[in-house]
This record gives sequence, structure tokens and C-alpha cells, in this order.
Amino acid sequence: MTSGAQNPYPTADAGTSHVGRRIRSLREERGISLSELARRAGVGKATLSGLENGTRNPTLETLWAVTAQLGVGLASVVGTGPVVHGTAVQGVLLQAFEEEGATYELYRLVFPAGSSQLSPAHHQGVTEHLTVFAGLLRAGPADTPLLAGPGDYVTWRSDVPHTYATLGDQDVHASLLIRYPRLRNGLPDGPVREPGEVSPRGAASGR
Amino acid sequence: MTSGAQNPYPTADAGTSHVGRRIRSLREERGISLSELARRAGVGKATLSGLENGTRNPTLETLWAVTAQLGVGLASVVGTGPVVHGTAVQGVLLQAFEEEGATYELYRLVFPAGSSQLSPAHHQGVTEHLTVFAGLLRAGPADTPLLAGPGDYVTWRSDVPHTYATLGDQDVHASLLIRYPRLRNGLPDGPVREPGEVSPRGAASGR
DNA sequence: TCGTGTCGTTCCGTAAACGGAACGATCGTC
DNA sequence: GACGATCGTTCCGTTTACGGAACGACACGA
Repeated sequence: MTSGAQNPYPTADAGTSHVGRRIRSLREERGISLSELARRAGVGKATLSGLENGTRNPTLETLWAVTAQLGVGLASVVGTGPVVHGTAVQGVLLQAFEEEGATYELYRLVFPAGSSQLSPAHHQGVTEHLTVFAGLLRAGPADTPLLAGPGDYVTWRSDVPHTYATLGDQDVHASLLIRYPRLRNGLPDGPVREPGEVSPRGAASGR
Repeated sequence: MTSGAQNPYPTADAGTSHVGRRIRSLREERGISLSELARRAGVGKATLSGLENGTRNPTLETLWAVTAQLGVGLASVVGTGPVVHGTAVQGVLLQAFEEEGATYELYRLVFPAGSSQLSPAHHQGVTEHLTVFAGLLRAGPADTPLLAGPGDYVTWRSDVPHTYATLGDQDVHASLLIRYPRLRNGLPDGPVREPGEVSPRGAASGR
């Protein structure tokens, strides 16, 4: 891998240097020197120096050793996640859960007012579960989108193309839970329940 | 770094293989083969095979290339964060924010009923901001801890040793925001406001 | 002024992560 | 059953990230 050939990451090449800056920042906040951190983490000064300056392409093990000494998780230095569905929507992955029958990914989404977004079909059996916090959003399968306002919960099967479009002049804030069922000989386990409906505000609230 | 010599990570050695399992899992959920993912990500099949099986110690660039093709952030495969303060409390870093004057780290904490925890002093100027969701918790400076119930918000300067102890027979769920002010010639900028008080429930609610 | 200590960077030989190719295994298809 | 395609693993030469040592820059005391 000479250069980030086809890395679609927003700050692909700046990625390494961003991690370096973040680590240097964390280290300086804690008031310890490069030499000291290198000693504590059990890595060479050359390694840490190159890492902080973005001139090296560090190893997972190196990153673990360093971030553990800084008392933070690796996740906090590599950024929280990528943009989910293209350009209009800004979304970051907050957390991923791995359960017996499926993997869940929780995203925080912000749709700028007036934006719309078409997302291609996911793999079979994948479902999306969206809760709107603010604004008005029309989302769901491209042919039969659903309308959701603050507090509303919508869900649909995302193995077909689906859309997101804001209504009104307000930014839309929402959380999106994507469920990837574990494949069993090519066919997914059934979803939690049959999606394709709208729960009025509060009905799907956890607490 | 021959072996995870002094890596205090809970699953230090299992870390690499955990990342590999997670990536394999994500790949299989999407129904694409190892060869195909390697091709799309622009990495060698040998690299991806070794990565998924935990027999290699992948590079940051490799991880980026692969996770980007899987449509997830690097953070989602390396786990969300480390245990915060030792053994009793289970805590994961949800997100880290980098602002002009300070860095913030947001943790999700669960204290098992009956547990208590002593945490050493942080660097000067560091403050902790804790919101209790469920249960009853006594937390704060070791000499003058504060009491907080569901909905309560407590804050203190953590440049002295501080404690956490549950009250009652209920697990305590809470969020903890740690603020690391940026150092200016060795001295931190002032904290947001003078901490050391308790806000009654609701007073500090974000939403 | 001259040590003396520590800072972060650079140099260098070694270990290992990298990509490409070859490999056996497993599936459909004829 | 033989063939072809593709699966994931293993082998191998090249590239490069690694730790240790040497380096100049700077701060502090004698």
C-alpha cells in the first residue's frame, strides 16, 4: 500500500497525522514528556516520535500500548467513525454491539435542512431503526418512505434502496440503529420483528 | 515489542484476535468473500487473512483501508474504550471531544451494587462531571464525597484522590465527563466553572 | 562558563507486516 | 466424474515499522 490508493476516508492521508496530533495533545495535557510516555508504554522513543509527527504508520499493538498509558481507548484517537451515507448527512458511529444473532451499529445523524439522500440496498435481512430527536424527516424504502417527527420511531428493511429527506426548514437530528443479522448458510436469521411501521412518539422509548 | 509486555489492557493479547474476529464478522454479514474484500480495500489477501485470524499485527493504514470498505469506523472494531478506573467499575469511553481550550472524554459507567472505587489524583485542573441515571452513588474528593441519585449531577476537581461508592442494593448507571484543560506553560486554563456542588435532578439535564 | 540532565529528532540494523503468487479445498455445472 | 471458478491459507521476497543508540538543543546549577 504505497499511498491510500482508494481509501474513501474523508481525511485518508491526514488520518495518520491526525492520530499523531491527537496523541501528542493527550500526552501534553497529562504533562508528561515524549521520552517518559515512550518508557511507560514500552515503545521506542523513535516510534513515538514518528507516530506523533505522522511520519510512521503505526501498528495496532503500538497504538494500544500508547493509548492505554494515556488512559484512553484507541477509539478516541482514531475518531469516532465515518460518514455513514454519503455527502448530505453527517453521521458518526457511536457504538457497535455484537450479540448472538446479530450485530448492531448505533449512529448519530444530522441532516442539514433541505438535504436529501439516497442510500443503496444493504445486504438481505438488514434493518434500520431510526428515532428522530428534532426536525421532520421522510425516510424509508425509496418507493414507500415514512414520515417521522420529534420523538417518532421508524423502521424498515434496508435490503432495498432507501431515502432520507428533510421536511421544513429545520435540521434533523436522529439516531439510527442498523441491525445486521448473522448469516446462517447464506440466509439471515429473522429480524427482531416485522418492520415497516411508524411508532408515535414515546411508544418505542426505552425508558 | 515482543509480547504485550506491560499492556494493562483487559484483553491485551486477545486484542488483536478480537479485532480480527470483528472484521471477519462484519465481512460475513455483508456477504462478501475475503478475496473480494481484500481486492476492494486494496490490500493483499495474505494481509487480510492474517488480520482476521489474529496472526498479524496490522498497521493503521491497513485497518483504515479495510474498515472503510466495510463502511464502519475504525473505532467500531477496536472496541469503544478501556475500563476507566480499575476493577470494580465497568466503564467505556463513548466519545472524545477536542475543543479549543480543553479535551472532553465521555464515559458510560456501571457500578455494581455494593462496589466502591478509589481513583488517584489526575493532573492539575482536571474536572469530572457525573450524571447518575439509576441507583445511588457517593462520589467526589476522597475527603468530601457528594451524594447523587437518579437525575443528579455532581462535579468536582479530580486533581486530588477521589472515590466512587454505591449506596443501596442497586447497580448505579451514570455518565462521566472528564475535562482535561489544555496546558498553557504548565498551568491549565480555568475550568468551565467552579465545581464541587450538586445540582438537583433535572437541573443539568441536557435535553 | 562549563558540566549535567532531559528534551525530541535522526540514524541504523533487525524483525515483521506487506503484496503477489502458488497451493489445496470446495463448490456448481456440464 | 472431470472441469473451471473461487474460496481461504501458506510461502516468499520486498518494504518498512520496530527499539537502541547517538545526536544537537535547551534549561538549570555549580
